[in-house]
Formats: sequence, structure tokens, C-alpha cells
Amino acid sequence: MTTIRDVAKKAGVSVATVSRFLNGSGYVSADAAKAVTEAVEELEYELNPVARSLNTKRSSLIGLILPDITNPFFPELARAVEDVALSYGYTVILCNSDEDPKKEKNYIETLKKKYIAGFIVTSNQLDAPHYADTKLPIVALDRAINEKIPVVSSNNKEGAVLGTNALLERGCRNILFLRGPEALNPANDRYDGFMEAIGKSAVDYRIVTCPFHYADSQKIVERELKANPVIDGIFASSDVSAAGALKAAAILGRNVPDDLQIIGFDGIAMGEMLSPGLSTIAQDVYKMGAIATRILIKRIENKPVEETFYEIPVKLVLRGTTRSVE
Amino acid sequence: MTTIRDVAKKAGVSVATVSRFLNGSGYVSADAAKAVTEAVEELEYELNPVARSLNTKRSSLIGLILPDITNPFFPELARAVEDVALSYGYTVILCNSDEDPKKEKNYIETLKKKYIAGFIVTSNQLDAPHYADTKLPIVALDRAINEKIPVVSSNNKEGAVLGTNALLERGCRNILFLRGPEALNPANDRYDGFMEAIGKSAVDYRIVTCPFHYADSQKIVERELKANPVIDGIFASSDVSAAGALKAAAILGRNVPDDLQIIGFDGIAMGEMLSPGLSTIAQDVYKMGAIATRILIKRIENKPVEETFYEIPVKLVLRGTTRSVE
DNA sequence: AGGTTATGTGTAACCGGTTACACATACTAT
DNA sequence: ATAGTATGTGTAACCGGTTACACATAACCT
Repeated sequence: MTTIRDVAKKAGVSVATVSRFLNGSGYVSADAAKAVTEAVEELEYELNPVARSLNTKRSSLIGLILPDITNPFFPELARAVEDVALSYGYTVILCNSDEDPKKEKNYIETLKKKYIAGFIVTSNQLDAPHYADTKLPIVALDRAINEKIPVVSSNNKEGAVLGTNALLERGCRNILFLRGPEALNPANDRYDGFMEAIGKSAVDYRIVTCPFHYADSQKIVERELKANPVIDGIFASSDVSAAGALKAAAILGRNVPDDLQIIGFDGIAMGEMLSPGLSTIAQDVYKMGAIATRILIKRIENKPVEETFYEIPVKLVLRGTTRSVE
Repeated sequence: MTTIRDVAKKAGVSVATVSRFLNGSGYVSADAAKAVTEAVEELEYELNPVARSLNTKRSSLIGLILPDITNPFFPELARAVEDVALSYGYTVILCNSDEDPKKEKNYIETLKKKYIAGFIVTSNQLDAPHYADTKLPIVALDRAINEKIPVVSSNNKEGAVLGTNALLERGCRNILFLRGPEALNPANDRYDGFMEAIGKSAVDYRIVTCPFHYADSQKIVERELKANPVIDGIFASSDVSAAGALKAAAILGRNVPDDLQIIGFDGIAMGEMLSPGLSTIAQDVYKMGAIATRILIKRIENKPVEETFYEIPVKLVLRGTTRSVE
């Protein structure tokens, strides 16, 4: 393995000069620069990042902490983070936290020892003291940890307004809202949006809390539809719940969309594979991940970060579970 | 930060003794062990993995190379790898290769510099010279790279036999087989299994190559069903293709499963969310990932690895796209 | 002219571990 | 009694970079 000392010898300069040239720090004459460049070329020298880390106490590692990559929302996020990280020369470490504070903390401790450069965190747990006192750059997704930590989030409230209005415009007069878990920030924002939009109408509605879980949602919706056959529209706070609702409708022989219209929230790929295709409020998850990563890298590299709150617009995607507006 | 020198001083021994004790290498007296243990405790000493890496040229990083985490097959795999890695004290780096040899190579080079401990590779490209000459421990998923590299794979052929027979037993007399891309090992094994099972029957069949892509599959199946209305069974080499087939059937007004039965392959979570639920040959993806990781870690730690080929059994999961056997 | 400041470079300490080697003592075997 | 092996420990070099500091020269002031 060629070391910086080999390069220095070949170029006829000191290691300090080589290091300075390689890092663009301090003064290096044109002659020295040329000699070093040539030596690097000839020896095919590549800097050892571990040795560098040891004394700079920095690395090019980014930690991505998310509840569970298996949740259909996260792969696309991970992909975006990885793409952007790669393009800036960073490497992504995958951490499934299961929303367990102990696991999260453990990851943070472990990775700190490796001089990790920063974290992207998608945590749903509400108290996060171990983030607060971390000096490391962090960017949060979907939920605020504290004022100093930038947040990237979908415009959940607006999305919910959009979805609710879509159902109203399509003639729904009795809407079931599948509210997400109260512990989740985005679920609360979506709830607010629904309430705002529904409040402006004179339509009947019903709200049921429903986990972002397929089988549970199916059961809940089955029960609701049986108990309240007048329901002619369902707005689910997640696509997974919407899929459960769709299944429940199928089981009960309800005709979607003629008899019952459904809109989900998230925009996961599965939506289009359902029959009928799921209408949904699509989040631009890739964009969220990409932006979060860019902000993180700016923070890591001490570049100025303009804002601390980034809201990504959502989009109404109409497929088969809603009718066209007449 | 406490260093090994602080510990040595506190324990009244040399750094060499501390290091030996910590690594369980060389001789350490009971007295010294006790003193070091106490000093470590009191000082809350934690070893610096970067410093260690620098001279051992090893780390506790594992690289997971896969085509695209966004593909529904991979999140569960990644989850398994991460779980097992974590339990052994390793950390997982996520690498989306897009099946691009350049990207793969680049990752390997980059991570080698970080003294990565080993790789788990799910690569579909057939030539992989850059793996061959790598001294690093590697475990492959789903395809053999060379004889020295252990492979973990589903029992694809048997799965295909199972699926084909399931359709036959359920009365299908004209089966469409959606063959996966020829470049993929598992697709070929599934093809072999189908041919073997269908050959033993006297049933008509038709084979069409079809990418593991939803919209494309849908189009292909729509075309096929129109051209050959006699088709009463579809065996798809992937669940995504099966989902496309199911959609095509819905569009053409074919009744699944009374008129047309469908079986997929993979067992991705989406299958149960479809209506009707997708019958499929389920791979135990989690198990594949977990086993691959355990083997890799054995290799990394120079423990004996019994075999170099691990075949994980698949399972027939019957849901709504197939009838019950009368 | 003389003092500042900018430019350029090298030596050597340092980051925080591991380990080769030298040395000392205790135990075994002959 | 003596060689040979097992046990135990410390010193110092080393992994491959970065950087504080000292020093030298050139350019820019007033």
C-alpha cells in the first residue's frame, strides 16, 4: 500500500506539503503541487480514510436511523439518502430502530465511536433527549426534535385537505376518516387537515383511529362498514390502511368506486398494483430523503443552511378507487 | 476521551497488558486482569474502533450490495442482515448497485479502504471478476460467483415445481408461465422447475418472458389473455409480475380464481393486500438474509464454514387467486 | 530602510490503538 | 542441576494520516 510518505519521497517534498495539497489547506507552490500530483498519479496513491479519521475525528459515514426498512415507506427514502450520499462521497449506515429508544441510543453511541459524520433520523418517539445533547449534525424527517435540528416533512396538513376535498367533490356525503396513531406527528397533521376541510362542508363524518397496519385496518373498516352502511367515502391516513379498507370493501361486496370511494396517503408503489388502483395523496419520499441528505451534508461541511424547516409538497394521485368529477 | 493509556496508568500496568486483556490475546495474570477491569469500569473506557482498524486493517463494517432497496424483495433481506449483524456487533453499509458493475466496483474499492470486514452480495450480473480476486470474505445471495464463495439461495426449482403442481391439482389445463429475465439465475431455476412439473402432465402451456416489473407484466398478460382466452392458469416467476397479471385479469373481466387462477413467486408483503389475495411460492427472505450474514461473520472471524451452498426451502402460500382442491 | 503580512515548506508530535521483541520468572522434564 | 517451555509484562515501533510550530523568503507598506 502506498502511503503519503511514499508520495512525499517521490515528489521530493515533505508529507506535510502532500497533506496540505491533498486537503487544499495551507499554502502549496505550483511546483510542489505539480510534483505531488505526478507522484500520486504514478504511485496510484489513495488516501487512507481510517488514518485520516483517527486524527480528524471525522469520517464520511452517515447514519440513517429509521424504524424499519421493511415498512413500505422507507425503502425509497433510504434509496434517496444513499444516492445523494454517494454523490457527495459519503457512505450510508442502515439502522433499524424499531422505534426503540435503547436501540437508537445504542446506534448513536456505537457510530459516534466510529466518528460518524451525521445522522438522518426518522424517529417517531416523542422524547428524544439523546439527540438533543449530541453535537453531531442531524436532520430529522417528519418530526421536530428541537429547534436547532432541521426538519424535512411532507405538507401533511395540506395533503389531508386535498384528499378530503377530493372525496367531497366526488359526491361523498358520509366520510370515514382513518386517523393514524396519535403518537405520530404526521398523523396529527393529517387529522388537522381533514378536520379543517370537513369543517367547511356540511357532510357527515366519522373518525376512527387505526394503526398503519394492513390486517388491523381491514378488520376495523369491515366493522365500521357493517355498522355504518351509509359510509360512501374513506380517507385513510396511510396507503396500507387504505389497502385494508379496499380489502374490507371487497369482502363486504361494496363496489369501489361507484358505491364507496377510497383515498389513501403516502403514495407507496403498491397503490397502483391494487385493483382498482388506489387513489392517494402521494408524498415525494425520494425528494424528502434527497433534500434531507443535502441539508445534512451542508451541516457536516459547515456550509450555511438557509432554513430549518422544509416542507415538501404532496400530490393528489387519482386512480381507480375514486370516480371522476362529473 | 479516555484512552488505553489512561486505563494502563490507572491499573498500574502497561498499555500492552491492557490491550492483551481487552483482546484476550497473550498472557494476562489474574491480578492484572482485575486491575484493568476495574480501571475500565471506573474510567468508562471504550475502545476506539478507528484506531484499532488502523493497524489491524479490520473493521466491524459489513457491506450489503443489492440492486435496489426499492425493489420489494430487498427490504426484508436488508432487515435480516442488519438484525444479525447488529447482534454480532457489526454495522451494515447499504449499497444500491443498480446492477451496474462500475457502481459495484466503486463500492468495493471505497469500502476496502475503510477496511470493511466483508460483503453480502445480491448481484444479478453474470460476470463478476472484481469479486473473484477480492481477498475479503463474501457471501452471495441467489447466484454463484465462484466455487469459493458461499451461496445462499431459495430452492427455486422445487418452488416452481410446487407452484406448477398446485395449478395442475386445481384443474388448470392451459397454463401461462411468466418466465423471468434470462440473465437471472433464480429465474432460470424456476423455469427448470416449471418445465419439469409441466412435462409430467399432459397439459397445454405457453411460456412468455416477462420482466419483474408491474406495468410491463400487466401489458404482456393482457395481450396473452386476449390472444389465448383458453388460458386458465398463470404461474408468474415473481409476485410483481403476478400482480400485473391479476390487474390484467381484472381489466379483461376475467374471474379470479373461478375462471383463471394465478400463482406468484417471492412472497412479498404486498401479496396479501391484493384482492383477491395472491397465492404464491413464498421465499423465506428473512431467513436467507440471516443465514447469509451468519456465514459471512463466520468467515470474517475465521471460524469453519461447513458448506458453501445453502438452499432455503420455499413454501406454497394459498390465498384467493387459487381455488381449493376439490 | 524596516516592519508587516503573505507565501511556502519541513520536522516532529499526535490521533489511539496493536504487537514484535526483549526480558523475567515459574514450572517441567531429564 | 539444567535445559526447555509456559506464563507474564513492558518498551517502543508502527498503522497512515494531520497539523502545530518554527523557519525562510517574497511582496507590500509607510
